[in-house]
Amino acid sequence: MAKAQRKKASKKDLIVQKAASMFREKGFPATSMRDLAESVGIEAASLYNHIQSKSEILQQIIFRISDDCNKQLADLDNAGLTNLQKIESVTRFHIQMMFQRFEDYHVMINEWIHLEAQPLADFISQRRNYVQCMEGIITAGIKEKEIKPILPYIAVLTILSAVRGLEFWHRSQKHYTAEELEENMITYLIGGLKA
Amino acid sequence: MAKAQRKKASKKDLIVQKAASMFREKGFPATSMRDLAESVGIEAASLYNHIQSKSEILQQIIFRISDDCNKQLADLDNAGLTNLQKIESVTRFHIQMMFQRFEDYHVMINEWIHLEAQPLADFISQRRNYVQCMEGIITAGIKEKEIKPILPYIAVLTILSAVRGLEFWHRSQKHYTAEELEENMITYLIGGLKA
DNA sequence: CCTACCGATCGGTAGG
DNA sequence: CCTACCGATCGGTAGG
Repeated sequence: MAKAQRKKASKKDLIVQKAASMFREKGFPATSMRDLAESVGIEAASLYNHIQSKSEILQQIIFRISDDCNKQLADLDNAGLTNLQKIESVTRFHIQMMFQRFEDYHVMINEWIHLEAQPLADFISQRRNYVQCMEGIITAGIKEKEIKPILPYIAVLTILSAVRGLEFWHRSQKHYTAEELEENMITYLIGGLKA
Repeated sequence: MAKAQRKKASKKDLIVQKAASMFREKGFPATSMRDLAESVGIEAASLYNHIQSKSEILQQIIFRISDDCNKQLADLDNAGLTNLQKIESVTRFHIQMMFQRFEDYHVMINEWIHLEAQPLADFISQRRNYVQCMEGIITAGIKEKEIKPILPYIAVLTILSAVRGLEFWHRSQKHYTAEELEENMITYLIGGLKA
């Protein structure tokens, strides 16, 4: 019984993982359940023994990584870091998510519009909170003269979207190592914030 | 006859404009020709008197703005600017495209994957050239000590994707003016490059 | 620019 | 997990 459940769970995991890969490659609406079934190696109808609907898969992909991002940000409260160090930590976290969980991160960032009404509203509100929390850190950093005066909103948008550029590295020739790219982006983004 | 042609051209323009708006909002695959026809005010079948196919519309939207970006970059050659000034000029251009031609710019950046094989290959190769050209300017700027040493590839990716962050400003509450955002982003991105 | 319609494909269900 | 199939919708065409 325990074994059967483990098997079932891992088949569902496989489906979600393949889905993330296909949603990233072709986008959510352009990926059919038949395509997905084929890449898993079963018939389309059989998918529904493991998942409830196409959009449930999208939700799972997006919220499991979005939750991790929120957790990392929340954990900074008690870490005893300066404001600038906190921003660096968040930035590194996003860069590493982009490298280590490329498919999931990409789907979250590019396919969230296709969430259904309620999860969509949840996601948007989570993200607004996330941005506001980062803005708060930057505002505090400016007040304490760790960070040079800049519109906090712009700093946050710039950092969070800059990371998306690394997607092209992932696609194309990999001339550079992940560490090299991370350090250079940190130098640029965090160096540009220092007071 | 001239008048009839003008009329016909402007109807096609209307279709393409409405399409850009809907592709931005819902994505290319999730936008149906029936949706588009309704927003134009005609039947779906009637669209085909003005356009050849759904994907032709996408091509038009993407390449007319992509061409303008390439033109701006090419025009910098004879402008007598320093390398850093050239990068600033490119960055400002993208920020302004984001504000002034929001729908088109957004579609280019987010929906290019849905181009058909040949136009897709053309777009990818254009973009690779664009990135390499910017890398060349930054490399030259580093050599001449205008720009601080940083991986040029990372600088280009960071600048080009940072601009995408402004999309959220466009969506949500508009607490700031376009000028304010542009100047702050330039301060951050170009200030962070100065040697 | 419309009515009428095509074949293909979609997400998903029934029943075993 | 499969076969068989549902109603809905897709991009696009014929013919006027």
